Amino acid sequence: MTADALSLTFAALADPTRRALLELLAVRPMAVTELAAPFDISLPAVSRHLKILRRAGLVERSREAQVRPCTLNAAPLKDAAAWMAHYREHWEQSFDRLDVYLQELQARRPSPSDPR
Amino acid sequence: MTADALSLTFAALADPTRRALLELLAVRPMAVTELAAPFDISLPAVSRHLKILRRAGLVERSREAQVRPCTLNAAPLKDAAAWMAHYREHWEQSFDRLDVYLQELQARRPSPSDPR
DNA sequence: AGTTTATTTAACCTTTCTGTTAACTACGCG
DNA sequence: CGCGTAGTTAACAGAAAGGTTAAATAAACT
Repeated sequence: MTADALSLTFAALADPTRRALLELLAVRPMAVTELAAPFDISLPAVSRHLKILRRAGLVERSREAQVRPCTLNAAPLKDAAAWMAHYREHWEQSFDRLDVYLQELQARRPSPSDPR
Repeated sequence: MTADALSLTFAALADPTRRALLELLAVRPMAVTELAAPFDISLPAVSRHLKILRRAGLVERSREAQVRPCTLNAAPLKDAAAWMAHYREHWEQSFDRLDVYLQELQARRPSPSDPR
């Protein structure tokens, strides 16, 4: 609750049901009942997942008659993606990470009692 | 635990301490004690955060004398980034989402009892 | 006004998370 | 061998996650 936006975003994405809900909403806005249909869990459970997605700012709810259509707002994903992009160079070269590491070790070897 | 890789990755990222740990490891591999130093929490707490990062495959531990250096493995971030990239077009146009939505509503209006 | 439809809130349960301190393991060194 | 260093595991506690069913709310429709 006191969590930062990035934590809320990643936490929201850390559940397969919630990711699936976002995928549905990527197609078009949908009512809660409509969103819930493909899942085996109860409606209140879906309602709570949506609450977590709303807490992260990924879903917005409007009101139209008795239906509350949910809309995707992908904006928070932009920040999350930006955070991860920071590591792109790392995952692109992840195969030779170990080599690099071993080289560093050797480079540091000279000092025997190596003060930290 | 039975969770899929993507869920484990996002869950690992959903904590500021763990993200900070990854940022440290992006600089160079480090020992647990060294990693723990900047944080106010106890060493066992850091050890557990590292366990979660390892469970997600983001951190690997090797062994060197009594030290267990931790290494960043950014590979899982690649999959997570790929999942999010799916939404890039959405966040890039997130300002006019509402307009699009309202247009869709109007387009559907013709059918009055609109079978779902 | 009373019913139906859509959705949330309440109350409850179980599991997982996050942190703590204390005890244990593992290795290197004098 | 016994000690110090590095790190994990154990045991415990409180908060949050995720699910359930039952009750409440809100608007639309006779």
